[in-house]
Amino acid sequence: MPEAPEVQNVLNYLQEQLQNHKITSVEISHPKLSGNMDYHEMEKKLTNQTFHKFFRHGKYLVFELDDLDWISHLRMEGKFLIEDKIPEDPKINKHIHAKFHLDNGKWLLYMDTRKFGRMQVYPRTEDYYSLPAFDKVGPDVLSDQFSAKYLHNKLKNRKCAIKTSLLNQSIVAGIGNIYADEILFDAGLDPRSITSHLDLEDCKKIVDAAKQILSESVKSGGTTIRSFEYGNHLSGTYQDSLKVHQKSEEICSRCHGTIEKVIVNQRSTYVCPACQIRK
DNA sequence: CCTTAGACCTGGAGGC
DNA sequence: TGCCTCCAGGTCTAAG
Repeated sequence: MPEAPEVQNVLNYLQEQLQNHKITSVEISHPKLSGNMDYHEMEKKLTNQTFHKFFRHGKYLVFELDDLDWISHLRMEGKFLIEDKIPEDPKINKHIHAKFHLDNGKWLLYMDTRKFGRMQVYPRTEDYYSLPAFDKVGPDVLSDQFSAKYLHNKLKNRKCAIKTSLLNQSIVAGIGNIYADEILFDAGLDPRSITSHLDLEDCKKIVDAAKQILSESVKSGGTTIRSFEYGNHLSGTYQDSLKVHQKSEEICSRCHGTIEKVIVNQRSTYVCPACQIRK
């Protein structure tokens, strides 16, 4: 489901609800949910652990517990809900794959229609970025490490489309299909441009656009499309600020050209060919 | 090392 | 109503 801004809003909500609360029991019902150990072992490890700190890295959530780091990736449709009671509606219930009972009597529920999401648990470390889960994950899009110089260096030898590079989490972590289109529109670059053709100036435009758009979206509560919500009725309004994504055949807000839908990297991609330069 | 096609899953929307 | 195809905020992998 979510990209960095939506994950950040999920994190903020969970921190507010869970900080200093203890997990009293755990039941995982989808064996594949636990990525780095048997799911019964993960149930055992998380039981009686208390939530202390909350971090986001790219699209990953990191929960620092007593002596564990718990990493969660929501992929396409993962959601955390906090409820007084477990929902009885079978249409909802069948997609709940983990239940965490809390010391305040509430339930933290993990729901995921498509079952793509994964969780990992590691012994706690002071530098969570050194965890194996982040071996192939680059700097966060909103961190100072993600600079024009850094990006240009990463891009100079690649010949795939620039959009494919922005979706590559080992280059920069946190950008997904919606914001990649919006960032490239703002930077005035066609998503199909050959990555290595971009110069340092282009990279500066991309980095500036990425930081500006994503931080604006964090403030707006993220993007909520196709009636997705990402928590307990958690939704954002950044969809009202989108300039190209899902706007094929509409008039470009910058040049009055027509926005087109094309396929890049097997993903739907929206572009104004009139004002986004193809390099 | 880089790139790309296919796999992993389910449900909603639209065509017939 | 039923069946079919396509589509979806993501990432692994296998193979070239």
